[in-house]
Amino acid sequence: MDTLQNMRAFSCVAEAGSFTAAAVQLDTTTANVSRAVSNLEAHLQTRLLNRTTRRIALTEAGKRYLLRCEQILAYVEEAEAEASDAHARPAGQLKVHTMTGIGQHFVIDAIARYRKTHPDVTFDLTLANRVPDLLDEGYDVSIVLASELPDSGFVSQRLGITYSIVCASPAYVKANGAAQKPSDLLNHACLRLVSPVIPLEKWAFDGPDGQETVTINSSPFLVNSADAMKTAITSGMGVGVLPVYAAIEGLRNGTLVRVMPNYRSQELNLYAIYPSRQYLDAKIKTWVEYLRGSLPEILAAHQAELVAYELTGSLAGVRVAN
Amino acid sequence: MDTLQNMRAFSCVAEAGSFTAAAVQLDTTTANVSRAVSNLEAHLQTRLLNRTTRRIALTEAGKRYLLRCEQILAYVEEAEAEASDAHARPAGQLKVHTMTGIGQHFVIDAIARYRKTHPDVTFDLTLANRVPDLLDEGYDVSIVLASELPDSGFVSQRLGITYSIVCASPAYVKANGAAQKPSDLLNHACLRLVSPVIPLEKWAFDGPDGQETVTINSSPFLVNSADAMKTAITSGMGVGVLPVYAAIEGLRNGTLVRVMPNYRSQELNLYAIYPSRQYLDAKIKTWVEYLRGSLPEILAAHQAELVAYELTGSLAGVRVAN
DNA sequence: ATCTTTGTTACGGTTAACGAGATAATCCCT
DNA sequence: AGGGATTATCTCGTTAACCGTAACAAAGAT
Repeated sequence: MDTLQNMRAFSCVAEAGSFTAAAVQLDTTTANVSRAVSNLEAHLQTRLLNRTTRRIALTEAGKRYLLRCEQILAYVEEAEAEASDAHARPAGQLKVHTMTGIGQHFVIDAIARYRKTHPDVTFDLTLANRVPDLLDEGYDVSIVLASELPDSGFVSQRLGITYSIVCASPAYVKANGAAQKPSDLLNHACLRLVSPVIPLEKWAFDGPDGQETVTINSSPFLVNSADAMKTAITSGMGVGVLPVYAAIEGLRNGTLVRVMPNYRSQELNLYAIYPSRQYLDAKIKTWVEYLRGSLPEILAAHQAELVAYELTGSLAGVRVAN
Repeated sequence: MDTLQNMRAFSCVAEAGSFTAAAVQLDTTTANVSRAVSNLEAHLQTRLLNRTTRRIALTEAGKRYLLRCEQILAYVEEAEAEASDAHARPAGQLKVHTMTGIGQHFVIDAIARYRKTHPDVTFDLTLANRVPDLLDEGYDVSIVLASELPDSGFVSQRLGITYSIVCASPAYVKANGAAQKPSDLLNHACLRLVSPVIPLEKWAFDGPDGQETVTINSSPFLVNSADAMKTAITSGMGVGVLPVYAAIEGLRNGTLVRVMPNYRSQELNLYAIYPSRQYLDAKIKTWVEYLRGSLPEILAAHQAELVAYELTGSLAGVRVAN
């Protein structure tokens, strides 16, 4: 028995003052309306309407119940409107997780731009270098860098491709020379980036002769942040692998130089991960759509700038959008 | 789709943290609970729960909707409790109509006694000498005096039998003599009681020779209240027909005398009329039951007192209960 | 790696919901 | 006062929805 439906019928009868009028209003038959009220009365074991075939009158219990019904129906409508709204209009808080480097360099800017078109969406951004449990930690969206698509049951959208390059400080290169190929790195002080998505000891490169791997056994320095790594490299501690986005600024202003320019790390994919595709919240949907629309371009611009740097020996004249 | 049932399921799942646990709690199958939540989500076009096979987590929309659901379910429960209560526990206002004479002499006392056992019932009593439209005027119960059961669609319960007798003042009898049979009345000043339940001009009597009718063509006095009629008779204006309950006090204290003691008016039935027998309000049910339990006895006592008066020539020694 | 637990989906049988027509009862109009 | 019209309810046959069983898929736990 659909109590809400019966309540609607009862309320409509009380308002219209007639079963037939209520039936017309509800686009159903009088039999139906009659049954609805009868069911309600049977369920409550209470007479709600005194009726002859010609007129109806609410009982005292009916009057009271009617008030409650109307309130309840209004609440239900309100709740449904609000819930449906979540699907239609982007609003509310968006809990986003992202890996620290990406977060610093792309996500915060992206949030700022996204909020210009969707000011009703607020953000709770968490930067952490791990792949989170979306359900346990309550994230709506996670932005992760990974070599391949994670096989969790969640929905993944690829936001673009990036890679890392080997860098050192000009002073380090001057003092220790520049490696020309991966195996040369064994003779250098290799600073290692600790990250869940790239192997710590095995460094894989794509070079002119295909993929080459070198195993780094020892390191004077380990750190889990790409920006900290950049600072470490800049200070001349050794050579290190840096994501393009973390290296580009240093290359621009000359505090970093790229070594082994023919080699780059294996490509990494940037993914947005979220729990479900069904009945997706508007804020999640629009946010992921925005990322898909803006991030690939920005990543590509960085890479284009890097290529231009390789060609011209300097970054002068090439400006990045954003 | 029973939205309330789905809400209960959803609420239960959210509370229990598992579909299976909710199914146990609701005494149904997991499949059912799963469908309930799915239906809700489909209806709202909004994801309420993010779920893997192992864990579930509310979405933001789900959290908000859950709060609403719990509130709504509480309201529904409250409304149902209140409405069902009307059937179980006598309380609230009882709107009663009664004919004036009966009301004065029996109903007010009955209300006072009834309320000793049901103090939560309040009364709205209307005295009027007409058969009301229960629906239009919103009466719960009407107490009417009629020669035969009214054929309206309402429920009638007989509360007892009464009749009227012909009375005059001792002074009037001394001056004008006492009528011995109905036809004698034509030579007397006949005071007439205007009432919807007894004919105005045709007075019907049950006497030793069966029913006799006399037509009263003119009258010095018409009034619509039995008590006013009693006062008129007492003051010696003429002879009149008085209901037993209105006459007894006068007979007791000697301000009235009965004429034609072998004749009485046609018996009149006292009825309680109320709109419905189905899912009757507790206050209506108990009230009518109380009337049925107490009124016949009181009416019979009056009549017994009257018979005793006829036999002994006085009312001394016979006391009426109440 | 296998087993257990858990949520979802598919299927089939039962149930109830629905609409049309019949019925009874009341009101309005003549 | 009586007949027509309106109105709520009842009945019945059809249909669609619901429910439980069971197979399936996925995620922890051992």
